[in-house]
This record gives sequence, structure tokens and C-alpha cells, in this order.
Amino acid sequence: MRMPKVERQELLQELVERNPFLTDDELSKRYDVSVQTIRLDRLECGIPELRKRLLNVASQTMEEKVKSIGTDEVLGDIIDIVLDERALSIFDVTIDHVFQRNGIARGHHLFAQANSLAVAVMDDDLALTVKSTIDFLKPVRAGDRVVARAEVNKESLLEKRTLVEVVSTVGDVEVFTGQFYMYRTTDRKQVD
Amino acid sequence: MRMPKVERQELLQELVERNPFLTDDELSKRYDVSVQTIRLDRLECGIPELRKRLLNVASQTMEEKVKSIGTDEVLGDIIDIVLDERALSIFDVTIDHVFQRNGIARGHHLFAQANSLAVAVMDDDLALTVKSTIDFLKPVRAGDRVVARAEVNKESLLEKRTLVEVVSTVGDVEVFTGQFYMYRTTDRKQVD
DNA sequence: ACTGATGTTAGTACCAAGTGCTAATTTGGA
DNA sequence: TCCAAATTAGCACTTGGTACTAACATCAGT
Repeated sequence: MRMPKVERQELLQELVERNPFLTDDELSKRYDVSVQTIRLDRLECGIPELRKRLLNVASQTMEEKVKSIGTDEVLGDIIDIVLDERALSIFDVTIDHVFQRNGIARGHHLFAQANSLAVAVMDDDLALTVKSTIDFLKPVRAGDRVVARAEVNKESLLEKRTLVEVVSTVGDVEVFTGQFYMYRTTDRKQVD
Repeated sequence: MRMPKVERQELLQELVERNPFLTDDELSKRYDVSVQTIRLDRLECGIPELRKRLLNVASQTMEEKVKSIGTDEVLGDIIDIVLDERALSIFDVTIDHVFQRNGIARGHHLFAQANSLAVAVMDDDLALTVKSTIDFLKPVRAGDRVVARAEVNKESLLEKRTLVEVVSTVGDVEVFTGQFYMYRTTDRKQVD
């Protein structure tokens, strides 16, 4: 006897989960049983056929891709924006953004939200961050909704390095502040 | 005439790129041509059949899944580390990290690499960034390999806020510097 | 030793979504 | 009008299956 049925089916479940790319034929060789037995096993365990497994994996990807393109361009959703004046974005912190150890959000996500907002508020296709000073005031946790408010410093608007100040809050608690010195590619004095 | 051949083939390329889940049959209805025409188009354009497209997308996902677990924890690969002293990480910039407009890396990715490294070099499970001052010295582009070097300030080691200085270079050009003031949860004076 | 349940294997017909090929038909343009 | 390019049709074959039926194998209980 090669292996009891139940054991084979349990191994099969795991294996297919980790590696969805195996055909029944390959699986049958792996467990030294006939293809038909593998088919019966899949039927009993509710494991779909190769093609449907691939389709599932592929759809997952596409969903994630659509999401990640949106979140890569600007981390957080921009709710309100007046170019060269102010902007506001919301970022919902999930378990993906926190340290496993203590559940506190990684600093670079808060920075990313603020930095993205600072870039967006500048009325310039090619705005770049040159210098920045930031303070992490309070720890942020999964489930928190971080609201970032960016304000463009009027006096610096015509200078080469425009100052954008960002304040992020959770509820009414300030959790993060940052000064972003932004470099404009197009020259305001000529454009306006 | 419905549409010139070349135009249809160009649209086909784009469409299939965005939505790899369409069968020849569905495509043929979309462009109001026969299935055979679609097959010829795919042949000429080198577009693989549905099943191979799904397989490609699925394999990508699996690779990314393996990678993303590692890259979320720390952006960039840590090459060398001496706890409480210094650390070094490498981060390969891809098109995913740059502005489409000008091909320059988004600031928050450089920050993320440096911040991750600063957290890692602290001999503490729960190190947090409290304050940071950073300078983006030169634009970084896709294809660049950014090497970040973190150095723990010895004098500040016993203080509540330890200073970690990070310098990132591409080749031998400094592109980014940052001072990270880190908060330790565990108290060095008691632990040592 | 016989019987029955359980498990395994074999074989057939069929399906989806193709490839690869040949042949017929349509169509646009000089 | 006539030719070449483009399109369509048809057929045999492939993969990786489903769904179903039938034949074995094996071991347990009586």
C-alpha cells in the first residue's frame, strides 16, 4: 500500500495551494496513483481543475494591480485639492502597513502619504521633493484613518524651493507633521 | 469596411494587455470579425493564446507574492548589518518606483529604504522613528541601484532618542541623506 | 471461503479553447 | 476589370480537463 487515502488528500490540498500549476498527470506521478484517482480526490476535496486555479490566481493579481497602481501614484485618496494652495487626503491604515511586532504603522507609509500630497498640491507636472523635516508625534495603528492636510506656504511660492507644510491627524490627534521643500521644474514667474 | 487591419491589431495589443482574460471568440465579437481573423492577428502580433496569458499572469503573481512579503518588511535588501553600529542595504529602482512623467524616483521610496534600514540597525524589536530630516540631493532613475549606509551615532546610543544617519548613493554619487531620530522601547541602560 | 464495502483503475464520450493547415470567398485599389 | 491582400470557413488534432460506466483489487467480517 502506497499511502492511505486521507493522507494523500491532505497533502494534495496543501500542495495545490502552494503550487497551483500542477496538472492531474503530474500530480498522479507525484503520489504514484492513476490520473483518475487524482480526479476523484479533487472532486472530494473540492479542488478545481488546473485552468480554474490559474484563472483564480490571475484574477487576484489583476485586482491587486489595479489597486496598487492607484496607491502607488498617490498613497491615500485625495479628497480635496486647490492647486498651489492646499490639499487633503485620507489614508486607511491596514495590517499591511504596520509592524507585526507591535501593530504600529511603519513611518514610511505616513511619509509617503504626506509626500504624495505635497507633490500633488504643487501645480507642476515635475515637482520634486528636495528637503524635508518630519516629526512622528504619535504611533498610528491598523484601522486608523489618517487625514493629511497640506498647505502651501504663500511667501515661498515664487521661490525656487516652495515650502509645503503637512499635518496628519487621526481623529483630532496630530500624529505627524512635515515640512517639504519642493522643487519646481516650470518657472512660475514665466508661466503665470 | 469595419476598420483597417493595422488599427485593429494595435487595439488588440492594448486590449489584451489590459485584459488578458478574453477568448478569441469574445475578441472576434468585439471587433466584428471572424475568430480566424483574430487568430491570424494574434499570430502576427505574437500574442499568445488565452491559456498562456493566464499562466503568465499567474506566475507573475506568485513571484510577486514571494517578493512582497520580504519587501514590505524592509524596502531594499539588507546586505550587511552590525546591530547598534551600522548597516547597508541595496535597492534596485524599477519603473514601478518612478514618476511616469519624468522617470525620477518618488521620494518616499528612497525614504522607505533609509527608514527601514534605520529601524533594522537598532537592536530593538520596537524601534520607532520620531523625527527625521532628509535631503534629496540628486534625482534617481529607474535602473539605478541605490546603496544606503546607516551609521548609529555612538554618543546618542544611551539617550532616549538615538540618532541614525543614512547616506544613499548611486555609483559614487550621493543622492540622499537623512538623520533619523529613533525611539527605543527597551532601555539600553537596563538591558546591557 | 464467500460476500460486500471501499478504493483504485480503465475506458469512453464529450467540452473549451485553442494550433496548423488548406481552400474558398470578399474586398479595395491600380 | 483583375490581382493581391485580407478575410472567412472547414477540418484534423492537442491539452487538460468533466461525467459517466465498468472492471478490478483488497481487506474485513461472518
